[in-house]
Amino acid sequence: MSGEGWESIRAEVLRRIRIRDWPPGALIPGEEALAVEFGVARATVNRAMRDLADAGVVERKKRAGTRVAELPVRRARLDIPVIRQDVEAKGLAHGFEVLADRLLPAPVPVTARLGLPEATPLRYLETLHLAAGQPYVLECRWLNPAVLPDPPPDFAALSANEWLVTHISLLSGDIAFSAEAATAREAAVLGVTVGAPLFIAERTTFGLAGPVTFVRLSHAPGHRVQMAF
Amino acid sequence: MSGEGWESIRAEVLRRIRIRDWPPGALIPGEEALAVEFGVARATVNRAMRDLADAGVVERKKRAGTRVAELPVRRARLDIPVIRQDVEAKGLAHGFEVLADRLLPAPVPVTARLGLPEATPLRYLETLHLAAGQPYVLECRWLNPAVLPDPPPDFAALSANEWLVTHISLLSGDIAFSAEAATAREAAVLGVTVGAPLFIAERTTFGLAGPVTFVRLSHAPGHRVQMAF
DNA sequence: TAGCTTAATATGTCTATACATATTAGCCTG
DNA sequence: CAGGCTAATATGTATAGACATATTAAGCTA
Repeated sequence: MSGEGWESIRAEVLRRIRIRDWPPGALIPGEEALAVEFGVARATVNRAMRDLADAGVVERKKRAGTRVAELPVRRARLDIPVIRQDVEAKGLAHGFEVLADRLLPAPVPVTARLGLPEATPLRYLETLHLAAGQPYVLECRWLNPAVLPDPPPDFAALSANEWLVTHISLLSGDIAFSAEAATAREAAVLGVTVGAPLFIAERTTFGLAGPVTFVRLSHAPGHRVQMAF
Repeated sequence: MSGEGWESIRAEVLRRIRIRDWPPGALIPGEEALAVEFGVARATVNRAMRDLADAGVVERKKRAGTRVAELPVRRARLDIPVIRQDVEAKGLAHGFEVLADRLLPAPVPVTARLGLPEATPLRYLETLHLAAGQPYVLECRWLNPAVLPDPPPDFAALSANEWLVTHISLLSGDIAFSAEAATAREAAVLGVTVGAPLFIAERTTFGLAGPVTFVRLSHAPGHRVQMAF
C-alpha cells in the first residue's frame, strides 16, 4: 500500500477489486477488520469506502456489509455551464440578443413538465447567444413569473440563463440531451439548413417555491458536450 | 434550523447563501465559529461544508477560508449504462449482431485519442444493438488487442460493450455527446435516411495497462440521455 | 523597496470512543 | 409452517482533541 491517508486505502481496496481478489458481487471485510489490517481508525476506512460507494464501485448496506458492485457503473460528472462562461472558456466573445419576450399561455408539454395547470401564462423568452458574433445557441425559455421579483429583472442586460443561477434558489431538476432536425425557425436563426442535425439540451428546474423554468437549447452544428470520468 | 446531523447544517448554510445572507463571493465564517453557533463539533461542520464544496456551491482554500462560489455551478451525474441494461430498463428485449470483426491499422483520429503510434493495428468491431428487434445503436469500436487475454473472448456471445466493463480494469476516460447527420453506412444499418440527425456518443477509455478502447455509438432517432440534478 | 523568512490561521485529516439506525438471522409462538 | 418479535451486526454519524498542510500576512534583512 503506497502513500498515506484515506486515499491510499481507497486505492488499495480498488486494486484488490480490480485484480479480482474481491470479484464482482463479493462481500468485502467489514470496516473494523480493514481498520485493523491497515492500522488505521475505522473512521478512516469509512471515509475511503464511502467514497468508493459514491463512485459506484461498491454497494453498502447497514448490517449487510459492503459488496463489490455486480456491474460496475461508470459515472461521469457534468458541470452545466452558464452559456457565457462556456463561450468565454473557448476564448470567444459572448453576446446575446433577446428575440422574444412575451407572456403566453404555455403549451401542454411545458406545463406537464413543470407540473402546472394547462395553459398557465408563463413568460416566454427567446434568446440567441452569439460566440464571436456567430450564432451559438438558441435558448427558448418558459419562465414562471411567480418566482420573479417585482419589478422583474431586465433580461436584455443580463441573460435569463445567467440571471437565474445567480438570483434564484435552484433546487433540483433534470437535463436531457438529444439530436433533432432543425425546424424552419431554428434554421433561420442559427443560419443552417432546415433538417440539419442540432444538438438539443432540455432542462427543467424547480426551486424552493415550486417550478421555475423549462428551457430548450438548440446548439449550432459542431457542438459537443464532454465529460471526464 | 430543522432536523439534525450534518445534512441540516448543510441545509442551513445553503439557505443563508440562497437568501443572500452570504452573497456570491462572500467569506463564510470559519468552521470553528459555525460549530459553536450550531452547537456541534467542527468535524460535523466540516462534513457539511465539504459536501457543499463538492456540489460547487462554495470554494474552500486552506488559510483563505470558505467563499460562496461566484457563479454557482450546477452539476449533474451521468451513469453510463451498459447498452443491454439500458434497453432492458425500457422493458424491451436486447439483442445484437456483430457486423464486422477485423484487425486493421487504426486511422489517425483514433490513434491520436488513444495516444498510440499512427496506424497501430487495432481490433475493429462493428456491433448493431437491437431493442425489441429494431436497430437501437450502432457501435463502432477500436479495441487495443494488447489488453485482451489469450485466447481473446468471443464477442459474438457477450457484446464487447459488456465484456469490457466486467473484465477489464477501466481506470479513466472521457465521453462526448454530439449530433451528426447519418452517413450512408449508418443510414443503411439503422434504417434511416442519409442525413437524418443521429445522437452520437464517443468514449475513450484507459486502463491500468494503457489505452483500452475508443468507441463511437450512433443512436437511432429519438434517443435521449437524461440526468437528474 | 524588493525579496526572503517566519508566524498565524483555516481547512484537511486522523484517532478513539460512543451511540444511532437499518437490516438480517434466529427464535418463538400460534 | 407462517407470522412476528428480538437480538446481533455492519454501517452511519457524532464528539473532542490532535497534528498536518497550504496559504497568507507580517516582519526582517539587504
